[in-house]
Amino acid sequence: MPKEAIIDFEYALLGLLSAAPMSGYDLRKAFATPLSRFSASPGGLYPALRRLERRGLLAARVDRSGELRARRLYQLTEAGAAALDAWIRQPIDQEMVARRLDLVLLRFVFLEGRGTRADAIDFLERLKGELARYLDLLEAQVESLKGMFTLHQRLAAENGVAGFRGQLAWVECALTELRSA
Amino acid sequence: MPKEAIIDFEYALLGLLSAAPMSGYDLRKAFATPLSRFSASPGGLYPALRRLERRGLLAARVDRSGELRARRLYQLTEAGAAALDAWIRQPIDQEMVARRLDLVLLRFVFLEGRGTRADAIDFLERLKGELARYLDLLEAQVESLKGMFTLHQRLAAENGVAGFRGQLAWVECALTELRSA
DNA sequence: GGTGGCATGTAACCGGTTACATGATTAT
DNA sequence: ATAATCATGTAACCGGTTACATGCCACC
Repeated sequence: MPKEAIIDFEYALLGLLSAAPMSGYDLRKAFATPLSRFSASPGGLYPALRRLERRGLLAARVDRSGELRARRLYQLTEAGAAALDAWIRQPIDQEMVARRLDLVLLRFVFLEGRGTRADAIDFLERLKGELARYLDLLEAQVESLKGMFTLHQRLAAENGVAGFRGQLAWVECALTELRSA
Repeated sequence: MPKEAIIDFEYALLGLLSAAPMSGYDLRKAFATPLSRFSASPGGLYPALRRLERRGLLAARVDRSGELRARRLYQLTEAGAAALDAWIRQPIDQEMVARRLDLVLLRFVFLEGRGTRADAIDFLERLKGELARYLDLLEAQVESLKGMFTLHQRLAAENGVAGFRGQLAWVECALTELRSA
């Protein structure tokens, strides 16, 4: 059997911990923003940290520096860093763009600090290409179905297409900003 | 205990069946578009249809009109139609706008044929209001955190905000179209 | 001596998907 | 016959959330 696969949530943990060692509680706070796609509740968090530790992707040490209750501070191992890098740099395919754009964004965030400016530009360049291709496909699809749509259905379809167009616009904007910086 | 809750997927089935009676197979085809948020696989579909039938929200009859294998044709009962209407017309709160916009869109689609033009306009009006309020909140949030953001984090946050701005723009566009039609 | 924030953990559930299995009918 | 399509169904899994439970420490 191949080694156990790493799930999205676990990659999010690896990514957050790549910036700085943190405790489970710190991670919970990190998830407690309205934009986070994961829950800040401990239900999935602590078991995931244990799993990652067991698999050698995280290392834990007990921190008693503060006067508070001792807490387990997690940090990436080399294997964890390698797994994170591989995840970040995996190709961006149509399925990603169509259904997992939020995760692509997350990978972009984590790429900062784990790659050069050129890497980031390249990442967005590839995202832009795949996004444009998918948008073409989507628009063709909508166009071909146009005759069968009711008014609301057409509006909803346009909503979907507009969303991806917005994403494409964002990528272009982000690219110029990255290039000028 | 209160009567069993209806889940999103089941509402989607009710909505699709509100347009015309269909078989499970027909519904699968309806889900087989790239924009659909639900899988076209039968795993969740057929059990859901049975559940809805058992609860009296759907009624099934066997159709042998074609020479093909007999199929179960489902249609809404009065209770099913009432449940669908209640779902469509439920208030649009912040949680809906922030995390469930796709379902709000679905409700908008199903509202066609189950409400007047004025109902649809009112629906979008309320969506627009809630969307604008959430957008304000989000922008304030991002503004207050701006100092702590790295470049990529800021870009990702702007991506999120831009997405909701795009939604707001779509609502306004759809409203003018609805009003002029 | 209670309240509230820090910190970790588990059991149960939930909505949904994958993969598999079956059988009928039509076309080749 | 055999492949493709129509049609229905189930078992197992999956990622994730909810709800609950516990204990430490500081502050008032």
